[in-house]
Amino acid sequence: MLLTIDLGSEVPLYQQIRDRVVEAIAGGDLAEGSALPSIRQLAADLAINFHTVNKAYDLLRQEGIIRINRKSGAMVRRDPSSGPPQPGYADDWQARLRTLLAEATVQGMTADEVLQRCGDTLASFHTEPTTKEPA
Amino acid sequence: MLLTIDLGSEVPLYQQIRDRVVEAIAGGDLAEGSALPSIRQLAADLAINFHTVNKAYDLLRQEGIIRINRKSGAMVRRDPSSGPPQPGYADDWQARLRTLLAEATVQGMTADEVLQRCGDTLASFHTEPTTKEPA
DNA sequence: TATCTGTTATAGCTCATCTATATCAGATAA
DNA sequence: TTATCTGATATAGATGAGCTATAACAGATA
Repeated sequence: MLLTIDLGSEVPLYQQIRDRVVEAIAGGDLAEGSALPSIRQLAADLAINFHTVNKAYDLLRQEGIIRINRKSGAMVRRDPSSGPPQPGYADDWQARLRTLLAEATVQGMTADEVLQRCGDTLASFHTEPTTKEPA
Repeated sequence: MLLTIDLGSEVPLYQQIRDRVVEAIAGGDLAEGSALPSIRQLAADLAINFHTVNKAYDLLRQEGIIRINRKSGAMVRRDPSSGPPQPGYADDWQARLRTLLAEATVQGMTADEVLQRCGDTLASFHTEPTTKEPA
């Protein structure tokens, strides 16, 4: 299964799909230029309505992360960062980061510990696709 | 104004209040043990219904971040991390961190840049309350 | 012709969010 | 006592988000 969602989560299904795709791209499991499952196919695999998948794909398209072609389906954009940078995106992302880090701090996590987790997470993105280990 | 919200945001008002309080605590603007505005007072200041503020405070209470006393109102918990750690909280937080960092990575931010922002943000929490600069 | 793709429209259901009103108990101060 | 503050709770209604269901269309492909 390319993608797993949690029907019981408070996070909307289309948001979960979007998040999983973003993580798969960052982690190298979805290479740039590779094709995503068709809307109907993924909806069938996940046993949800295809409109929900369509909304997730449309969101990814708006974010400049994937391209959607009427005939060939959806594919990971080759260089998302080369697209038009959303105005105010960096500020928005920074604000969300601040909220998340503040939460960890209040819950008693030390700055070192938080930074360690950030580093570990980022390092996990540098791995090659799970097809083969780098020799 | 202790707290600012954005009526036009997609983020629910009660969530915004919760986030701003968490950030204020992490940043030292709300010291441990200090009192929060009363539900009705804050609602009046923000020009919203007091039920919305009540929901935000209740959420903060459930997270172990504040204490609410029927007579003395709400106050910042002295040591939130000493409370009962929510089962699975660390995993949940880690998952949200992973999503956020993956997003930045996909949008073209380098790992160094992301880590730099994390460090800067965490460092900003170490400042004293904005009353006075450290001599 | 048949089947796949994305796209669009409409409708309905459920639930979250927010507001509005009202009431209650308890503490505090004039 | 009277008035005013506090949080807590119940009910109701409006609005919109999220998800599903059904249908139809255009274009590509086999």
